Amino acid sequence: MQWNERRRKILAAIVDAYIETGEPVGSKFLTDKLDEEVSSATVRNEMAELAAAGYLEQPHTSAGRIPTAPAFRFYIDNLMKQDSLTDEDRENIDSTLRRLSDSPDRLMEEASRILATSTGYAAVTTTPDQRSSAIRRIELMPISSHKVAMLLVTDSGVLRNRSCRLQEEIRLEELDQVAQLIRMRFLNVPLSHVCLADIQEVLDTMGKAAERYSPVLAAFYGLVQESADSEVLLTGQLNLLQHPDYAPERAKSLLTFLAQREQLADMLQQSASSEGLRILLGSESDKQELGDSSIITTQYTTGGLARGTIGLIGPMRMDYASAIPKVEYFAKAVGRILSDMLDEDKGDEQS
Amino acid sequence: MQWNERRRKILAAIVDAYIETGEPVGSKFLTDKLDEEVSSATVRNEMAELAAAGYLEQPHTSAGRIPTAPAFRFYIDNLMKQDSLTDEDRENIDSTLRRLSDSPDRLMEEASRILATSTGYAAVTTTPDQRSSAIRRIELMPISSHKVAMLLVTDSGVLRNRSCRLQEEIRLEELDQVAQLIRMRFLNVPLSHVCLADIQEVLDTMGKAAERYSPVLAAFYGLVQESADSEVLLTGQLNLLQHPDYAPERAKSLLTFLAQREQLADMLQQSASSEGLRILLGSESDKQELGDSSIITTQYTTGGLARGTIGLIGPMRMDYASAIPKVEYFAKAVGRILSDMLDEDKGDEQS
DNA sequence: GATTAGCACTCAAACCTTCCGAGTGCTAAC
DNA sequence: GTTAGCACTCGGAAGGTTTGAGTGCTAATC
Repeated sequence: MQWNERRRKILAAIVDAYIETGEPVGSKFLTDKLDEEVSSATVRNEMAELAAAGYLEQPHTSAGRIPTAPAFRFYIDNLMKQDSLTDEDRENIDSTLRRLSDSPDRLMEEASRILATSTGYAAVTTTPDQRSSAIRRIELMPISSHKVAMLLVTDSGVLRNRSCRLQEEIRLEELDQVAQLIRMRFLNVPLSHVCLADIQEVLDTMGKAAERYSPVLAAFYGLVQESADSEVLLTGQLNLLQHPDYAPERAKSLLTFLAQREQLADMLQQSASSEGLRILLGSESDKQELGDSSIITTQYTTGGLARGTIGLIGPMRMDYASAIPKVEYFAKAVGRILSDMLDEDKGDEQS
Repeated sequence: MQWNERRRKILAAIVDAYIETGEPVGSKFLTDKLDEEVSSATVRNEMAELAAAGYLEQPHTSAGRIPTAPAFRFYIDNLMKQDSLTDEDRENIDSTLRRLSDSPDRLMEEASRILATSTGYAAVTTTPDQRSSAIRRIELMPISSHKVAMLLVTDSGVLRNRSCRLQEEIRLEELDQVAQLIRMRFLNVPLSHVCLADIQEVLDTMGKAAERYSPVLAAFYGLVQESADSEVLLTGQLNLLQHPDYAPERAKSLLTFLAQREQLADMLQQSASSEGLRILLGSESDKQELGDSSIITTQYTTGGLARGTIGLIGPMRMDYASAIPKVEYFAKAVGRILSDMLDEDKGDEQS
């Protein structure tokens, strides 16, 4: 099948209309909609071609046509005209995010929430990937005779704490020594480079105290892992219930699927591999549950390094024209704010 | 209307059947179900009485009867025979919870999750109320030239951290001094007793450094508030979608309602005021959205003090006989485990 | 007085049938 | 290549009928 101008216009009009109404689109409606003056019969002929090429399908003989996944793909890649955000929109997003951005985690949470409510779909974000940030500070403190609190600070300004309990009573000098050993080995080491073998190594150098203080090292390892993992955050799932596309059963299966964070993390992982905006049409993926859904994702970066994902999940007929620019702008804004946070820290760095 | 034995049995049978099937219950079905040999006509007469007294209602003339909220209330208070948990059940719950209980927050999260999946309803919990725990330790550490990390430890073993940023460069001696001042004023003070006036007081004693270090005190105050507030946790909302009682619309409005944590917190607050198990039938409350739902809550306590809430949310016709003992046992188990944690800490207390 | 058999009555839900019209595919003419 | 025209299809709405579960009432029975 050849793509001439008219054919493109017709497909664009069909997809636009279907996105708006969710109803099959008929030839009569299209003749009205198109600027070119053609009869419905001509349109029908074109539609027959498009259908033959797999871009349209009929729910039943006497109904209009519904765009298929390939049609959406073609629409997104070639036909769609993206809305552009007004300066006011940008302003709003910027100031709101900046107001709420006291920590990276908090920032992502808010960004996710706002993106979800402003689009009416569900938003996914991951917190910035911390695997390449280095350990800036490690503190051990006794908080009772057997209990130790640990505080970990990374050079991206993330703080995490954890406590652990020793079998025997803590001796202060020993604890200091342990802290010193851990620092010697791990200070300025990227989180992703901390592995169990290293931990074992440190334990080995500790001699007879090793056994007593192994819970501390276990806690340290746990804390590092926890800090390194980027968390997947999902907000606005309930927005999806608003969309008529999600009949009770579909909604249930989609929500259940989304509730399994590992699955979601997997998918985002895939998306993270490629640069820039990515749109996954559910029916193109192998996940049954994503059937009629679609996922827009993009990366946000802090100072050049790819750092995290931000995206939207909605019905396949979601309003790409307005959703895409929003996702893109949020990614930009979040990246900018995180970079600023980081720069602030960098500027403060002690020499 | 008088309550004789037969009438009670009939109402019990109706509620039982309705809980099981969700369908209106007819006289014929009941005659089969009852051990007493009576004709359907007799049962009908009884049902007419019950209906007149407001315990039953008919969806339409030619249908069976549905128990009303007062009927459920009466059933719960007088008719129901609670299931009892097997030793195996208890064993399972105990060991699973104990295995996962490294912190109070984590424990409550897991308890909530397990309660939800084991009942098929949604579970709500609050983390233990920390308002009466005292501040055991406050640490301030510089993490860059302008940034301070703060760690707060309470005597119930909760750790929280936060960082803040100063306008000017940190001077170590000053920071130590600030830490000392905060400790002097707030160490061993219950979280609920820390108020803005106290903070102001400390600032006043700081003289010219006050302005520079006010972010630290603000962070401290924020951290105390954050630690004091018990968090509301909701799990298994999606379980509710399984229940046929929640037709699309109902489900949407209920889930939306539950997503507003403040509302939920409010309701649990109410429940927390009374001792022991409490069952709120949605239609008895003023919240529209709870219409056909029902909430079972109870308190868990750690060492005598009421400390938090654990509960279940489900359709009004939920399986009280099995749900109630579960909620009660979870509350007991959680209380026990938390007490143990606390005792461990207490035993470790440094003199 | 309580219980019961019997029966007329009610009404939602299931099932048909019919009708309508949106939309198609095809053909023949332009 | 385009279009007018027309027969055809088929889902869905509208209306009618049937079915049967379940009731309420009455009169007979215990």
